[in-house]
Amino acid sequence: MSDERTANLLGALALALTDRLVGETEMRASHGAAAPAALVGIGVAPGCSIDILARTIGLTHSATVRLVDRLAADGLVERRSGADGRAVALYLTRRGHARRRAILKGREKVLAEALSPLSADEKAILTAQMETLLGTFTRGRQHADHICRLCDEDVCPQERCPVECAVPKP
Amino acid sequence: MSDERTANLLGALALALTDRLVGETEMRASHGAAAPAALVGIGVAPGCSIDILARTIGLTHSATVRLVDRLAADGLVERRSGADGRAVALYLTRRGHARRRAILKGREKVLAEALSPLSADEKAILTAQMETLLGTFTRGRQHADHICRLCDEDVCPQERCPVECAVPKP
DNA sequence: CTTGTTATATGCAGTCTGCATGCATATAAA
DNA sequence: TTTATATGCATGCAGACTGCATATAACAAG
Repeated sequence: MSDERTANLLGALALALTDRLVGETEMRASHGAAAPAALVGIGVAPGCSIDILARTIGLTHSATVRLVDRLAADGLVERRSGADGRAVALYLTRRGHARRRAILKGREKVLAEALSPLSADEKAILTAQMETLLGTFTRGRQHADHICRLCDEDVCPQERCPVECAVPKP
Repeated sequence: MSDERTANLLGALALALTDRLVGETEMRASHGAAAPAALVGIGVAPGCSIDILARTIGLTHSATVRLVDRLAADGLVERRSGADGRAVALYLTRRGHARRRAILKGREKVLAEALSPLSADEKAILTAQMETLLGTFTRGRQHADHICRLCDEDVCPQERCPVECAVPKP
């Protein structure tokens, strides 16, 4: 019973926070909620293919093609030819990089504000608990990338990321 | 710096959790992410108007009219005439109630699973922290309803809800 | 009764998405 | 080398959901 209330609060918190994050990031990229994830993702893995990007942002291949079309039209993303003659290599333009930084900064602002009522000690406790929760979440390589699709990798390096570390190594 | 990593983890957790919650609830109602919120909301406030519902689920009035059209076509929601000759009074049908319970149950399952790696003591600590965070989130009456749009009110009564309690009383 | 407000409903257009398909390139087998 | 299969990108098409502008009906006030 008490557990159910805890669950309820977690659900409300996740929803409220995501509402704000989506609003904040979508505002800076337009073209839907997947657009900011695409800009962040291409920034993390420059030269990636549309296929890889599609799996990270959670769209179908064709939807990702259209999204890249729009981002390219906005001058944020560039298609270059990759090593493989089929695959496209995606890169951020200068403006794309700036937009990506703005997205991450906006996200960080929302999250920092949400955490502001906690003391440093409380934040440390919360961090440990979140690491525990996230550690059991990951279903695999692609799922991990999907979960972290809006993360700032500079702040949370892969080797310490509970989501990444939960992926079974081959 | 450590704070930023905490923020990053919170963002990833909120995103991952919301992905699952949206998937779980949307699956049981179709017609988009707002549909489950509508069913839950009408269940909490039977006889409410489309206008009230629109504010709770976060759509425009017209979008809510269409959504109610679709839910009514599915036999989940009923339009009745209210005290005011203009306003419509919305009610769940028998099937609507069942669907609502299924949505809440699915949501609870996802959240309970997410919380399962924590001990009872840890859950108590997390609960207190979430109460603190949610208490500073609310921007007003409508915003509170919006945050709690998928909550199970039976489990988390209004008088103990940190979101509701943060609303300034008139 | 006239005017203004509130609430619902609808025409229209726009955005984003997925499915099915076409086309080019790469890889493996014969 | 030729043939068959797989991979990756792109596009036609249709569908779902949304918002804006607007129309209609009901209430409220003078």
